[in-house]
Amino acid sequence: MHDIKLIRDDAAAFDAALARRGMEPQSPALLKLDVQRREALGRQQEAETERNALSKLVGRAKASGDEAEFNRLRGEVDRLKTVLEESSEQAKHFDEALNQHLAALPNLPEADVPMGKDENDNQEIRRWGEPKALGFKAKDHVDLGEGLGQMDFEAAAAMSGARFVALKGGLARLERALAQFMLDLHTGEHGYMEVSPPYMVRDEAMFGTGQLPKFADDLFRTTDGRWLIPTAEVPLTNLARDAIHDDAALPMRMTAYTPCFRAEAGSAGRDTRGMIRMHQFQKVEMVALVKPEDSAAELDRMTGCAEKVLQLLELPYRVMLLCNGDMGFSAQRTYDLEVWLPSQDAYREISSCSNCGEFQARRMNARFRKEGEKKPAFLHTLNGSGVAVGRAMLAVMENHQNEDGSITIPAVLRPYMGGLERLEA
RNA sequence: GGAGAGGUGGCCGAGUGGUCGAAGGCGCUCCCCUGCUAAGGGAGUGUACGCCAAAAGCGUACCGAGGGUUCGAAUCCCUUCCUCUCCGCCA
Repeated sequence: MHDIKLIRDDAAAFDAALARRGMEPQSPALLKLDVQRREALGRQQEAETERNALSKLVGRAKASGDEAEFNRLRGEVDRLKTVLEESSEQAKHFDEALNQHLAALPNLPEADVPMGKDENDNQEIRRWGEPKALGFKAKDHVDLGEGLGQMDFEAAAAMSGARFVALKGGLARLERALAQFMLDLHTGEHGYMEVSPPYMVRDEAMFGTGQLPKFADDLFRTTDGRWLIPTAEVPLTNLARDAIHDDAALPMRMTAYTPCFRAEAGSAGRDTRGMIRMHQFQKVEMVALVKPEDSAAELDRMTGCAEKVLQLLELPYRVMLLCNGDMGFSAQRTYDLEVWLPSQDAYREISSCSNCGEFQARRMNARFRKEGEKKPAFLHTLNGSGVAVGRAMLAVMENHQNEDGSITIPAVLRPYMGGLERLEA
């Protein structure tokens, strides 16, 4: 959510930044609404001032028992009513129109975010690890999982439809092991506090993080009007809503292991095979609330925390700086981690770490008070996958597969697997 | 799900139609006093928006949220959210 005052101050800069999102200039329409709103508000407040003054006189007349004066004043206030009603209705109308317009505008990309249309224009920042030469033709995780008898798409589809899977035995445990490992890493080494949040939230929460009002189609809705979270970013970030935080409490780092539910409305036909794109998947998420001056460094730190997961799992990956065209609605800067998938001979997204600046904080009114300063300021929010558990599992399967279809379990996961070193049929 | 009670400023807590942004207390800030500490005295202490180049200042709104009645609402009415108690149900 953008600050109309900043747009007022420098409309050209705002439009220029929006152009980097591929958008037409919005400031003319916004500023027009802003002027209309303020004019109406001025009229309303003037009328209210007058009404308040007169009402006091009415009260006095009544108290002193002056019936004639009482009735005369009453009539006068009565006449104000029309003006009041009209102007306040207009003020409300323009205010809502302005907010609606503002709420639909995405965050502005930082100045050095590369320009581009889609993921092909993202900029590679660095690589870690070498894709292993397997010496045989890599199987994909579906063949591996079904070969183990531990990954059942058919049974899941029968009860739930496409884009669901049932894991059994060793793979079910591997998923749990991955989650445990990631949580232990982030809470133990990276200073994140573990949170177990709600998986269903209200409209306001979805608005706060930016899923609403524009992206309802990507979400599942319950019959009583709540939404299933598409990521723990939503409940974790909303923990800060409607509050003024003590600046000593910042940075606040939180992590959660949750299911994520996505309607995948726009991705029909994409990634239909396997576990890459599911309606329901597990993810360990990181969220950080920081002071504005710390958010840039925090993004690097958070990205590093996600990288650490892949390094310890011995999974080759690369870090991409997303171009403007591939960035999410609320982000001002995003790094994606892409993990190597031998079966696809390609790197695929496994984590996405974003600095949202004060964009979300404004939407949910999450502020902090600086030591010694009177006025509360909006804090900055960041979120990142640390990492997607389902995709991590298939990356482990594919990268650590053996020719016989068994899977070598990375050393770091073995304590979580009862010491097991291999998954075998 | 049924029956009842509530939601007031950082906290506690008064206030059932007028001069209430809201008594009182606690906390906090500043000042005074006091040979340490403690006690005591005084002043101040919300947020948002608008007007203003800005500060000062002025205005408006805010007593969970939204709507209504009224010349005037923290106070009356409706809706809604949340909390608590009892009963029922339940992992």
